[in-house]
Amino acid sequence: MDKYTELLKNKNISPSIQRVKVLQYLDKNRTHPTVEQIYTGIKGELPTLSKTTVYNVLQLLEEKKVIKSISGSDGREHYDFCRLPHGHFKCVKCGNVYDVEENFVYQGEQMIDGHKITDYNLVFKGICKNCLNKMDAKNEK
Amino acid sequence: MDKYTELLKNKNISPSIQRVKVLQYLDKNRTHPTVEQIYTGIKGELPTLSKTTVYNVLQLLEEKKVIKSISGSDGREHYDFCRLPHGHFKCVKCGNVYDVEENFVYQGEQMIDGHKITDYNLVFKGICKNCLNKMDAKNEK
DNA sequence: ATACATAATTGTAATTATTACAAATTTATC
DNA sequence: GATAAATTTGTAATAATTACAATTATGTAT
Repeated sequence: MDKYTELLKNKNISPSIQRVKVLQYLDKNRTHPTVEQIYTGIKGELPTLSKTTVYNVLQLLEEKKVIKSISGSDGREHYDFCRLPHGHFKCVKCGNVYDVEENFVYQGEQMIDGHKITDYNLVFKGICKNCLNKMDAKNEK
Repeated sequence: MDKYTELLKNKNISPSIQRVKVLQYLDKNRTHPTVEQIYTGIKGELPTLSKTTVYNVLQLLEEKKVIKSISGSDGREHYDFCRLPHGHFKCVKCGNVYDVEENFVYQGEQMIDGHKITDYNLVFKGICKNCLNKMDAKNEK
């Protein structure tokens, strides 16, 4: 049983050939492809494939958190294998830092101001759960 | 001369009434509005307004870095006043941290894992310009 | 002020991504 | 193997965006 079939089964998704192929394509092409690209990319191996199926599969895989949709500024949706957790949250009250599951995918340049980007991280600031609770407790006295 | 007229002039954009109104709308409505929302939002004050004009103005303002377009996962573009710089870059070689002008706008939840988000920051990692240069110099010897 | 050139706006039509939906096919279950 | 459920398919509808030509407004020189 191949890797993708297994992944789908683990997520309680019946591993149809279409689903497996879409998933495989997204794993092998980590370039944030569009629906069109995915469709033409696997149409050769699955000649009966319908574009509607690609839409259906992508929607399902996103619901089940197997993939992530990211919106380009080009009027098309792009898709990517899930990479998470990828965020941190720092509380401005107590200073604690928490890992958060923000499955955000950076879509911008690979170079910025001449620096070569190899990784990134979204850092949030605010008031953490615990401090919020304490503040509520105070207000209710 | 109002604030928006001034801002446009500073950017060398002739301050037509349509441009001023779009800009004003985006300043007063920091909710990442869509073209549709902007259009209906100012149509009352500018009855002759065309939707094409809204598209034109938004494209121009984005080119001139006055606003930022952000793509929701809902098939529509959203627009926002520019807020930058909002990123940092940390070099994995020398450890230096640089401010970078990444005018990314976070579009996700305002709460995450029960924590209240009030600010955010995109942090990049990689190899900085200086270290890249040094590495090149070495390779060319 | 008037005539002219340039820039901006407008409205319509075309394009493109996405969704809705019903029919056909496949898969699972008894 | 028969039946029901799930999945895929193709077509048609919807909605956002773009292309483009015509109109309107603005600026400049005489």
